[in-house]
Amino acid sequence: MTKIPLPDDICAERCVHPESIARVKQNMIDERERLELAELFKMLGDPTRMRILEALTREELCVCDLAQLMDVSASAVSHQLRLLRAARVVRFRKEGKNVFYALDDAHVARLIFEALEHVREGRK
Amino acid sequence: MTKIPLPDDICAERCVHPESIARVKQNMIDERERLELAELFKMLGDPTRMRILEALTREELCVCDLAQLMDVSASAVSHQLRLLRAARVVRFRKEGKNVFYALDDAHVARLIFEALEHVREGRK
DNA sequence: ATCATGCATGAACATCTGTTCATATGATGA
DNA sequence: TCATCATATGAACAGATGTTCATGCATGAT
Repeated sequence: MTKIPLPDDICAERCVHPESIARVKQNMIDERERLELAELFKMLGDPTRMRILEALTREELCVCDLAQLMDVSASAVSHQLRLLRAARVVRFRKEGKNVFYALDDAHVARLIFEALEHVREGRK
Repeated sequence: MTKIPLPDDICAERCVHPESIARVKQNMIDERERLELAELFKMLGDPTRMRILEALTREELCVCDLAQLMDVSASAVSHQLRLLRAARVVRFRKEGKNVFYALDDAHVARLIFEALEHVREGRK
């Protein structure tokens, strides 16, 4: 609401609510963490990966299972799992020729459920 | 573990854990909801948008404030807000020449906090 | 009415993303 | 050892994505 005089060279740009800006600016998390946050969400933001993760909320599965369950190539699944691994969204366990994947921790499952609630509430 | 005979034409492909696949398949959410889920997460999966949303967890802000706070063009912010609006991640309120944006509901804020916890726990 | 301001939008562009195909690795069993 | 299977990885390609620049469209002040 307040109009800024803007004569001082402190604030070169016109700004509409400088108090709000100052308040928010103080509480911003650091760049590094924000990038990790965005990266995490980006990994959840693809339909193929979401199918994988949704399946993994149920139980541990190997690449082969996932590929068949989703009716896509094992290669495609493996590529996506590599990304999910790198972002620490899933973890894996080798057993013989198989590699079993699972969600990294409870946070990931909770993220999915929380988001699902949001989506479902929106349908009104 | 179980090896499949695979002679019957029921299961043309080789599958490693058919019981798991069957179990998981039954509980899959429908395609439509999954796409919405992925879309929601995708919106959170960009650093610029994450900055916007993080700021909005603190308080309602107008486009102009956001642009200055983040040191990017108002146009860029507006484009992103359009996406966030379309995905019902934020809502807006007009007041004179200003348009104030806020997180759509508590779910969105909770998603961000939950993800932040995951990210922070990972640093060990 | 005219002008400046806050915001929205369209086009254009470079970059990033996800898939496919081909090939490689590593473990198992004959 | 050799063949086979589960998975991983690299290259290459089409399509998606985010920014910038230019422009349009309201609102409010003069």
